[in-house]
Amino acid sequence: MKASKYTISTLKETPADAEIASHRLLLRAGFIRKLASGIYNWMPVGLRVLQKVEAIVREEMNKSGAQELLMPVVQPAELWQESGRWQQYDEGLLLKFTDRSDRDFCFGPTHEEVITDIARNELRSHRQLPVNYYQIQTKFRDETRPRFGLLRAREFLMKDAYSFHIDEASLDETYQEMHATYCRILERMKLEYRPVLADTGSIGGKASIEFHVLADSGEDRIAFSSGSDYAANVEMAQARDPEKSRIEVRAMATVATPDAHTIDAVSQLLGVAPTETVKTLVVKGESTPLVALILRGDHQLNPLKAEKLPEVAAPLSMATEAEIKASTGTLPGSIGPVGLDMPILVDRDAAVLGNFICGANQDGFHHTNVNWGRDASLGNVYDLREVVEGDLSPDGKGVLQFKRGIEVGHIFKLGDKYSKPMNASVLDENGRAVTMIMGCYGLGVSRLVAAVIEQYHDDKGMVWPAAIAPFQVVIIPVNAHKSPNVATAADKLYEELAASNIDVFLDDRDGPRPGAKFADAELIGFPHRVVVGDRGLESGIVEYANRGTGETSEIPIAEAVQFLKDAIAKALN
RNA sequence: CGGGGUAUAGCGCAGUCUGGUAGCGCGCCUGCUUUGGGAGCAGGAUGUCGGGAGUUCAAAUCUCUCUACCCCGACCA
Repeated sequence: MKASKYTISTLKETPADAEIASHRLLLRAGFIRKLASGIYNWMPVGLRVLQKVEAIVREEMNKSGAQELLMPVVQPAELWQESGRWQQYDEGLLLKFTDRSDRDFCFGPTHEEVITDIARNELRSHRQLPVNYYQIQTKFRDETRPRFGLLRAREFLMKDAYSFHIDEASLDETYQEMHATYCRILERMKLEYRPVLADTGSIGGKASIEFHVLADSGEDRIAFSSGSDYAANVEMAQARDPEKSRIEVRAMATVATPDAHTIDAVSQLLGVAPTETVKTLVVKGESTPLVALILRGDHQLNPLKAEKLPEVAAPLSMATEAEIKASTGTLPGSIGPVGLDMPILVDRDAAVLGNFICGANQDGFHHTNVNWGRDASLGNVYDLREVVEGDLSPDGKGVLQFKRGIEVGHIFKLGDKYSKPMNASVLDENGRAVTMIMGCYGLGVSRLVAAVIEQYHDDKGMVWPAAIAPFQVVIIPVNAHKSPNVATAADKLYEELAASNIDVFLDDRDGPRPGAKFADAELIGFPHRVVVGDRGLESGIVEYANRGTGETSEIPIAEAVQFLKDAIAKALN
């Protein structure tokens, strides 16, 4: 490609609303342009990268045995009503509209409904299973707050795959295969990533693993063990089940704690560490009565964990002051498990405490030396709390540390969540209809482009890994006006590289001076740069520079093609 | 959806308080000079000052209203 016939629309100044590196650089380098909030145009250079990512994803998916198909962006409401998600997403990310006959439609935020419809129509026999269908398709999710450019866009490109199985064992196999496929894709893009245990969210289902690209700008926090491969989204992460220590049980007492309504205030007043206290949170589920959640004083409740308990129906909310007063006779800040008249759910770490301090269910008083069993019945013990850095890993190997990550992929075992309500079944070997079980596997293709930039950039611009660079080589002729040989030599090199099927870009623009071309080349992030100038040409050499390592060297022009072929091949490994 | 903010040339911004000829830098176009790290000089083009309504002799500026966009939070694959 020649710059004189190509739209290079780099910006010297950063658009005001770009906050993170990938967004800033994508705009500055002219890869994308915003059309509306969370909606972007892909400009020619940017599209090249997107398509390279797409190609890698497609290649690895095909290798895994998945079949590519393509489903529509626009989907009829009926399917969503069948699965129940038309109502569930009423105020959410589903963008709905009607056609000229007033029929309801939506833009697909995901395609479980459509693929299940395909499967129930096309798949008849267990002999056809397992199958794994995938597509690379535009999705639209009407995010409440799109931000960070491609990282959280409303319209984005996604690879989504859906597998159908006769039994759990078969699902396991494909699930593992997808796990391995995602690892290969991310490795080919040279990304530092981690598969982490995750919540299944609104897609629903059983097991799920998220693939996170590590980056400080990531919106998710992941916890991982310093001594094993345990890694989980912080919202899901567990610490090791604590062991009960043997202590000498002391006599319970009641102490006045006027005006001390927080753990900090109480522990300061009594001169103890927050770890020797417990806090009592009164919560209610959507349709369940009040329950008390007991945590160690220094721990925070993880509402996602609490919502999954049989005693609490999601969504969970804190009881109001009035409700607490009516039920316990006291106010938040003085509640405790001793003599409390409601179901008590105790976090594992609070359950192993002895001689602890808690509210006395009387305003301005706390109990000390409280012990489970003797003073308060223990109730059901669960893992209720948010993990913190330094917690023991659940496997006991190492401690938990946190990092930030960008979620680029997510694989789920869906079970029959969609196939059952939509009646997708096949005949088994006994001729009986059985509901198929499903897996689904998403990978954010456009988000990956941004994620790569988050990991591969410097103060001058993007630094593309070879596998997805928009072009491999940029040739910059310098002083072509002084010496016609420069243009000729640059052109010849360009033709030779192009003839060898190398993605080469010749910056033959008349206007910009060399400095501007160098700056553009670094901003766009071509892995290899060759400068052809009159000075070097006199002695038959050109200058090579590597964007990634910063190394430069002088090479005889006669050897340039071979040199570049070698350099590119080396970078692609 | 709650709170806050912004909207003036392609991009970054001033001008708004105190109403009176629409500006600056970068970019763009033409010409000359220049040419190894974002050139210099000269000339030039580009604006319904986000939309609508109102007040006024006069509105980018004051009032009302609508819209878009951004930030924090809630939510979210």
